Amino acid sequence: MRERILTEAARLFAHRGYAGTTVQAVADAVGVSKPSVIYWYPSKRALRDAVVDQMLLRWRELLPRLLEVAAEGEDRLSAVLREVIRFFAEDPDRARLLNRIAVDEPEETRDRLQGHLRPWLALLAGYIKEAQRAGRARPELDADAWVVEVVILLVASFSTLEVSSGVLGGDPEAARKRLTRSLVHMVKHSLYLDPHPSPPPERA
Amino acid sequence: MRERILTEAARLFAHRGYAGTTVQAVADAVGVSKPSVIYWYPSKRALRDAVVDQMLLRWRELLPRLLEVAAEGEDRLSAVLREVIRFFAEDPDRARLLNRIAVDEPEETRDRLQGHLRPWLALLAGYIKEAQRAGRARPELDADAWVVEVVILLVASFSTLEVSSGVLGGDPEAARKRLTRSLVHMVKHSLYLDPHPSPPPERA
DNA sequence: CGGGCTGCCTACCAGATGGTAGACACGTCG
DNA sequence: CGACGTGTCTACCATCTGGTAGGCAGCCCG
Repeated sequence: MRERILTEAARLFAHRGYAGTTVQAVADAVGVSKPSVIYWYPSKRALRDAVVDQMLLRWRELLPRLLEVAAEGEDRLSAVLREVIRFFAEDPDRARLLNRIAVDEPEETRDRLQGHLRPWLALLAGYIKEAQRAGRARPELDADAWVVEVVILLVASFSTLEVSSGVLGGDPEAARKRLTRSLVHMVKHSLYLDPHPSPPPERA
Repeated sequence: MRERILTEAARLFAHRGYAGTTVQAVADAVGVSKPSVIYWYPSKRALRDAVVDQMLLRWRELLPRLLEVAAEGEDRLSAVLREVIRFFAEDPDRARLLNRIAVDEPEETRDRLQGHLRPWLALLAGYIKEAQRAGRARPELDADAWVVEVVILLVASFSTLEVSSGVLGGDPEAARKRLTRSLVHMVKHSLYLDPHPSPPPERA
């Protein structure tokens, strides 16, 4: 029950925001009465915190896999990027939630993300600097700032998928693919020097 | 008075969202009573619509200048990018508002943005395709999808400036500059082929 | 002067909101 | 069986919400 409430609350908070979601709405979504929700989570705020915690927990669960893929091949950054894209694509509500807490409560988000993201930013930035020394990555790149911008792009892309694919037009599924491909394109080509053009040319 | 209400409402909606902002809060911010707000804007929803309209109007005002800078030099896209960045940097609440309406009301936003953005996306995509034919832009680039991703990146970057500059650490003002520079870096290097590296190399 | 319009106010309202109290059903265990 | 803990419910509450009614000051214009 706790879990079902958490799931529905996550969906609602992601789509309508914290202030835009009533406890009653969560209860209805679960098919239960309002006091039952409050029985499991003593307040709306506590429920929100649990939702955010769960999302960050899912993120933490991803980290070992990231370390794994980062350890293997030559193209560490691409592998990491693929996994992170999978993380958000698998459930875009994660991106929506992140986007929402970032704009709703910037200070809390800043502090929490520093804890959750800092080591990872440092690690990735390290890879980048290494690639820069090896002459594979663009030398003038500000590694730390670039990683932050990439995270922003990822979160924002997936949290506005409906809108952007709609604006792009055509079949929504196809539009999503084009957008994701462009996202990857932006990330890779802003990071690597040209000698490594792996993606096959496609009609624009 | 109408204007003062609109200004404060824009600020509050941008920072706390529509559902998270009460009419009373707007009234307090202006230093006036709640019914006075409702006198000028018959409902909260009407106020929101006016705020959004005003933001899109500001955007429309920017367009002639964009056409102007796009008409002149060789590097049209960079000039346009610079102006759009200025637009959001000058008042990040515009980006915040855009971000919010995109996640709060995706369908409305999709429709409105199609009206407001479509011609511009087409124009920019046209420039890009031209640059692709001239061999300056990456040939495999999906011009339309790329432009959409760039818009997403711009809006998201400026709507989460506090968080991202905080995560990056150091002097906030300096962090902002680094982020903006990285943003420009991402856009340019994902668009243009390398033979045209105009920006001076900087330490990363 | 005096009527009316404008723009702001206080007082108020119905409904929704987060949250509480307490009853009740049900399974468990002595 | 009967006490008890658990989890859900209905009924309720104080507060807040968007919005309305109506009064009133000031200004314009005859």
